[in-house]
Amino acid sequence: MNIGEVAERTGLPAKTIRYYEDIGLVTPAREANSYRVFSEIDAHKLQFLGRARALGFSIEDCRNLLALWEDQDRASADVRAIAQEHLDEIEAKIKGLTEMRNTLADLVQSCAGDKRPDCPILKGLEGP
Amino acid sequence: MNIGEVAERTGLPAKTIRYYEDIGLVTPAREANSYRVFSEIDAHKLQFLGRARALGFSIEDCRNLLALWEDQDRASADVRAIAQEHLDEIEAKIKGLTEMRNTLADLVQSCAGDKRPDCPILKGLEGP
DNA sequence: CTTGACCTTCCCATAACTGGAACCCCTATG
DNA sequence: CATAGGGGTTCCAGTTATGGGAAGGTCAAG
Repeated sequence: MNIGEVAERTGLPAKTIRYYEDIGLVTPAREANSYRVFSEIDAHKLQFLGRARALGFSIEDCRNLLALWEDQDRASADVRAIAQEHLDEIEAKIKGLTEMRNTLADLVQSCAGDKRPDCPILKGLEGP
Repeated sequence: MNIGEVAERTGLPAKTIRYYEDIGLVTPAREANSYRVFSEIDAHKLQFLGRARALGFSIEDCRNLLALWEDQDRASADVRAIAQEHLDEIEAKIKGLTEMRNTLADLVQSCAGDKRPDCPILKGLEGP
């Protein structure tokens, strides 16, 4: 199938798929007219990539996961290590964002939000 | 004061401060030897920027907040609107990350993590 | 005088795309 | 048959907010 069809099937933009080819994540065949031809396997790989990216795995993580996915002899522990590491990163991000949110929510709460120039948010941003 | 001192005082890397000058967030004076000279006001602005960035405000948000900070006649509502919008963004991010974490935690949990090639994480990534 | 710590500008690189220009290919229609 | 449209192709540049490093000027101390 051509790039448009695989884009629709996987939900990935064509641009992104070309980019994934550029960096070697997929290697579709070519027709005589230089159009890319995607096999079912290519489409499946792209599906996999889309899901993994949606779960926040980096491209490099995806490359590793894809290699493991294609390796019939992989150990599930290898996959789990990548996923666990990523899980830890996500939890750290959530923690940081939650702190941010709390600080910011305090500032917003303390602000009257009226026409007066006095603003506790700006004061809060000046420093502790 | 020179860039090194202001960097130490604000906790921002000198590189970042030069970048902030580049994009017009601060405009330090220059000495005859072309060294930047930062006033107390410049240092205070950078402090403000550092805090706002640490709370995840984008550079453009910072630019707006800085303008409001310098405007004696601003209405606190203007500031609050920016902060509230950013707060909403942060909460959306937290929500998305939390969903990610839950999905991923399920996958990790279901994986034996041993030497067998059978891996539910990869299966989960293939699609629903 | 030299050493070392500063400072300067300039250019390149990151992650993961996205947009746009300029151009080729194929088919359907007036 | 010309053309309009909707594919496709490559390549180049831009995005965010810096970080790295080269090549070189400046300054205070020993």
